[in-house]
Amino acid sequence: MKRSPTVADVARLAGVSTATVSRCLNAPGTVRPGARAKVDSAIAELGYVPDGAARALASRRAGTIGAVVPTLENSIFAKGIHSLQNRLAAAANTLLLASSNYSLDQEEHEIRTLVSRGVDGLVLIGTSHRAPVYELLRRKSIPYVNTWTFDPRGPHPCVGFDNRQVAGRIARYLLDLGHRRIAMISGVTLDNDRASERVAGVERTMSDQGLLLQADWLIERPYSIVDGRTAFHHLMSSGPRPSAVICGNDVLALGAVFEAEAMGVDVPGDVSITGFDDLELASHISPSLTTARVPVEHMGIAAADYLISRISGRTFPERTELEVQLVVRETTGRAPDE
Amino acid sequence: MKRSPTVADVARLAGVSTATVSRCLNAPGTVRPGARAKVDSAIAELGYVPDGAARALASRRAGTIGAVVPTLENSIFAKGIHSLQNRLAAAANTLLLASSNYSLDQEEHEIRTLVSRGVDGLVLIGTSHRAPVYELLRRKSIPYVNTWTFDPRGPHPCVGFDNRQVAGRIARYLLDLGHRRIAMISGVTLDNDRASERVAGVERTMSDQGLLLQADWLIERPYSIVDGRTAFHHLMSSGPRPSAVICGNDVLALGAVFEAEAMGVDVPGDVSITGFDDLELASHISPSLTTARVPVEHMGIAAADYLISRISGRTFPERTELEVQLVVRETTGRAPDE
DNA sequence: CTGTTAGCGCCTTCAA
DNA sequence: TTGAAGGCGCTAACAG
Repeated sequence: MKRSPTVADVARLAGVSTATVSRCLNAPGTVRPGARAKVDSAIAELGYVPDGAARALASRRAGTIGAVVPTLENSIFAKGIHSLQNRLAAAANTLLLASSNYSLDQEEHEIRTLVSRGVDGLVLIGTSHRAPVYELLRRKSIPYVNTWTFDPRGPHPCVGFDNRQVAGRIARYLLDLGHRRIAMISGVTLDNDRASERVAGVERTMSDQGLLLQADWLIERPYSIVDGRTAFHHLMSSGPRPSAVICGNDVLALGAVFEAEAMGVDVPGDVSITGFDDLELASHISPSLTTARVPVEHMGIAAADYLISRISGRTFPERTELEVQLVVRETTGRAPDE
Repeated sequence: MKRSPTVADVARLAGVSTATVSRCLNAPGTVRPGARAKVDSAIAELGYVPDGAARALASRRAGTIGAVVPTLENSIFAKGIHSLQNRLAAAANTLLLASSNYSLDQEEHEIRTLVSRGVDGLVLIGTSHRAPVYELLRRKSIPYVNTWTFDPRGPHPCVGFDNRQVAGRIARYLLDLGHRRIAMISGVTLDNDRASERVAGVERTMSDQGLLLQADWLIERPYSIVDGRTAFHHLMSSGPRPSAVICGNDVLALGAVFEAEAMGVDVPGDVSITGFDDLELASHISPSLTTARVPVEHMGIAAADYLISRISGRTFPERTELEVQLVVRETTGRAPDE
């Protein structure tokens, strides 16, 4: 196993000092073209690749940004990550990705790992993070940004939208269609601010109309198709049926729509169903899904821009609110007459 | 911005040398319990977090594994990555993830970035990688493994299955159902060995029966639902219709099934449709999708085990073949009588 | 079991 | 514009 070439090897071959080689790599403009050419060809000849660890150690900048998402298996996160990564790559930053499986414990662990790997910044999802995490980031002065959330009064930088308000809009839309018997299949709200805010938004909007989201019509389930199916099945087979079911995200809603089909329940004739996210699939299933379009691409871009700005000492708004659009498709309709 | 504590700070506070602190971190067993306790409490008191860059530089091990996938938006890759990550984490390795958008150029770029970030090993997808990439990995002695492929005679370590053979089995299954007019919606085969092997498998199996996969019944499209739809639409609306459509993966197949529904084409009465991957969704759509179940979890585990073994100097089979199961569901049936 | 002492490969003042 | 030289924080011999 031969030793990889180092700056010293390149310098020797090019007949310059290691400092000049380093400058060619990091600030080519400050090196005379002739010298630069010699260095470049030496690099090519040796197949030199800079050592990131040494570079990070000496410069105190790793050129990596970390992100911790709840899961990669929901493609809505994958999409956001994709956009984040593209924007970061444009600024010569690499993305370090980890997932927490919706567990704060695991999230803390992943964040500690990322921090010790030396990330220059961190993208998180939601606002519910362990206090020690925030403390660690503060102590190490590592910029971070919470996404999928917008909290104008919170202490943390964020890029996203107001989950409560958007969920409220969905509820209001159904109320306007005449629905009164509204149920909700929520994601697990424990340690999940997005999920609990969405429930709160629905409850608030309903109570403004003097309506109550009954306890047995509020079902909490992990975000999976199967769980959406079983929850929907339960709602439709025990006691009086709701005329509308609000789902915490599109995955649950997909499950609900599939189960309706399997049960022979007509959507939206018998029951309206709504999602949250707007997956690509939402527009293709039949009936196509009414949902809220989360601006994941924008969110990725804005999060990247925030961190890049902070890292390079530039200023950037601490809080960015993104617009969420209600996409009305075929799973919703007027409430059936009583 | 206060300086982060270093081993020296911990050593001072604990009244030991930096070497002992280092040992507590890396080989606790070799330190006397008393000393270890003092070091541990010093670490806690200072909130010390090891510097990964320095560690990597000094030990020549970064504790990170890189992976480059074509896309994160197809959840089948996300699932595999998830399994890979879990296995790696169990061995105290972090995953560095990048995506190539099905472009070898971009893949090469991402791999170079990962290598310069100092990954200890690399997980790739398929066998089609640029020669300079293989050359770089060889020169730097970085272990790597190709996944989603099994090539017993190739020069590269691999974990996966024989795409050609599995596609052949799908074709044979349709032939056995009496289908003769078989079309295929393939992924883009350029630079994609999985896609082209699958086409080859179908062609081979058909030609063994004296049948030909006609050029106008072989459509290449990017892996997306919309492309699956348009391709299927085209197949069903120009000239004689096929009685079966083999899709290069589940995403394309989903598109085909959705479009069939939209066009009023009965599946499998008028036409049978098959996928490849077995996404969670495949079993939930209606009719549910006949497909080949790619063992992504096993693949992630085996890939992790291979790299971990290689990195720690242990031996591990260079080639692992995984079983792929044909999952027969509702989108396939006997060929209609002519 | 523990301390001393060199580096790991690169960047970054500081002078020239 | 360039070179010399001292670390960055940690690990890994090597003594003790």
